Amino acid sequence: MASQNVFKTLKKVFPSNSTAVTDQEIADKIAKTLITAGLKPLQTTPSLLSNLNSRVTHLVLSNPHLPLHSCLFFFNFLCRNQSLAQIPDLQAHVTLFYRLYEARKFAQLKIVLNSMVNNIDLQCPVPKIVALIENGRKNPNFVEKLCDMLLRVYADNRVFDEALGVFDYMDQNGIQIEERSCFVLLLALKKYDRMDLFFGFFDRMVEKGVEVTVYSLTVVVDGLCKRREVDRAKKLVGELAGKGIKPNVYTFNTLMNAYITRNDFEGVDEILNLMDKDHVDYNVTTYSLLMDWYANSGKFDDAERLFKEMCNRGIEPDVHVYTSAICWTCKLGNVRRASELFDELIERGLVPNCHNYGALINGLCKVGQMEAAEILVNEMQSKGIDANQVVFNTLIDGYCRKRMIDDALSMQVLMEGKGFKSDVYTFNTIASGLCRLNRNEEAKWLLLAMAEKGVAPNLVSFTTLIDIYCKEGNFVEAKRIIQEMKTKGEKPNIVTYNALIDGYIKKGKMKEAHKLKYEMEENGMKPDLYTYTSLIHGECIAENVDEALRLFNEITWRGLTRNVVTFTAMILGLSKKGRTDEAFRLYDDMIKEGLTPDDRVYSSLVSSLHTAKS
DNA sequence: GTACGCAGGC
Repeated sequence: MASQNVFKTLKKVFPSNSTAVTDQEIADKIAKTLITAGLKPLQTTPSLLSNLNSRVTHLVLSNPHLPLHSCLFFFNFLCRNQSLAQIPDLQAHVTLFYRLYEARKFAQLKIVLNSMVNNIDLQCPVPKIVALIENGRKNPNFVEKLCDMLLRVYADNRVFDEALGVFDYMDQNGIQIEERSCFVLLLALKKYDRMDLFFGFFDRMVEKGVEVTVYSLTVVVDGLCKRREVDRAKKLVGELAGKGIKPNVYTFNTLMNAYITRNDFEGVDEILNLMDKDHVDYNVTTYSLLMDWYANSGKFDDAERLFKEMCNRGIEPDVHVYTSAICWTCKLGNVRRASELFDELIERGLVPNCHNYGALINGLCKVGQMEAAEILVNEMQSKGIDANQVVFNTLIDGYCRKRMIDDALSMQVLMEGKGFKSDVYTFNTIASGLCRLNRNEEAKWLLLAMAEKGVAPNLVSFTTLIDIYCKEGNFVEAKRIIQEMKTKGEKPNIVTYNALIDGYIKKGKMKEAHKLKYEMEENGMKPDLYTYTSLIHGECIAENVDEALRLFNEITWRGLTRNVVTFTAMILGLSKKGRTDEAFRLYDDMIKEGLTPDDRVYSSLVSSLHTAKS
C-alpha cells in the first residue's frame, strides 16, 4: 500500500541512530518525502520522528519548494499525532500563517488561528507572535492582516483580554485598525455581557481615531438601551450625528424598542418624528415593533392598520411580523384567524420557525385546545423543528389552565428528558396551576423550594407567593416575602400591590387597601383595572356603594377601559342595595361597550327587582 | 447591527 511505502521512506529519513545530519538536511529530506507522498496518508511510530525539532519543522514549512497543501498536510499530521515529541510550536504556526497569507488563503488562515487560540499549550500574545515572523517576511501588510484576523479570532473565542491587547498593540505600532474588526469585538463583548469592557472599548475606539460608523454606534446604543440607559443612548446618537455619523433605521429601531419597553409614549413619538425629519423610511422591523406596541396596548385596530400599510408600501412581512400578528390575533381570542395567518405565512413562501409555531400553540393552549396544540407540536417536529423550552412551558401552562395538573407534570418530565431543565417559567406556571386547584400548600412548597434546585425565584414567583399568603389572610408572611424579595433586588410591581390590596379587601380591611393604593402611586405606579375592580368590589361589600361608583367613574378618566369583571362588581353592588335603575343603566352601558354579561349579572338584576318589589 | 413565542393579580 502507498501509505506503507511512505512509512518506509520516513524510516529512512529518520534512522533511529542517526547523528551526523544537520537540521537543514533533515528538513530537505522531509520536504522531499512529502512532495513524493502528495496527499496520501502518512504513518509513523513514536520513535520514528525523534529527530524532529522546532527548527526542522520551521525549515520544512518555510521551504518554498514545498507546495502549500503539503505544508498543511505536514502541519496537520504533526497536530494529529499528539504522541510525537514535536507538536507544532508557536514558531511553526507563525511560519504557516505566512505561507497561508502569501497564498491568500484567508479562510484557512482563520482556521489555524482558531486552533492556535484554543491550544492551551500555546501562549500567544501578539508581540510574541510578531517577533517570530522572520525578518524577510515582516512586511506591514502581513502584520496588519494577521493582527486584524487575530483580533477577530480572539473575540470569537471570548479571549477578550488578548483581543484588547491586539488593539493596543496595533495602536502603539501605528497599524491601521479596521472598524469592522472592532465591531466584531464589540458584538462579542455585548453578546457575552462584558459590558464593563464593552463601553470602555468603544471609548478607546473613538479616542484612538478608529473610523466609527453607524454600525458600531447602533451596537453601543443597543448596549446602553439594554442597560436601561436610554437617555444616554439618545445623547450619544446626538453627539455622533454632530460628527457626521447619522443614525439609520437600525439605530432608530433600537431606540424605539427601548422606549416601547419603557412604555414611554413620548419617547416613541419623538423617535418617529426624528425618522420623519431625517427622511428615514420604516423597515419591516419598525413596523413589527410598532404593531407589537399597539397590540400590547390593546389598540388592535391600529396594529391591523399598520400591517396593511406595510403591505401597501411593498414591504414584505417576515416571520417576525407573523409571530406578532399570530400572537395578537390569539389575544383577541381569534385562534381561527391566527391559524389562517399561519397558513398565509406559508403561502408567501416563508418558512415557519419555532416562534411562529410557538405563538400559535400558545393561542391554542390559552383556549384549552390541547389536542390541536399537540398536533402542531408533532407537525413542527416532523419538519425538523424541535420543540424548545418555551413550547414545553406553553404546553405545561395549557394543561395547568385546564386543571390537568398530572398532564402538566408529565409534560415537565418529558421536557426534562429532552435535556431542558425546569426554569423559572416552569416553576411559576406549575405553582399557579396548583393554586387554581386550591393546592396552595404544594404551590408554596414549590415556590420556596425552587431556589434549592438552582432556579432563582423572580418577581412573578414572589408575587404568586404573596398572593397565596394574602388570600390566606397571612399578611405577616406576605410582608416578610416583600422584604425578602427586596433584598434579592426585586421591587414589588403593580401586580404585587394588587395582590396585597385584594388580600386586605377580602379581609374587610378597606383602610389598609386604600393606604396601599396611595403608597403604590407614591412609588410611581398607576392603579390599573385590577386595582379598581378590587376596590369597587370591596366598597360594595362594605356597602359603600357611592364610594364604589366614584371609583367606577374614576377608571374612565384615568384612561382605562372597564371590562366585564368591573361592570359585574358594580352592578352586583347596586343591585344588592336595591338601586335597580342604576344597575340596569349600567347593564345597558355594558352592552353598548360590546361586553357580554354573564349569569351572575342576570341573577343579581333579577334578585334586585325582586328585592325592590318586596 | 435592531425586532418575535412561555409564568403572576380583579
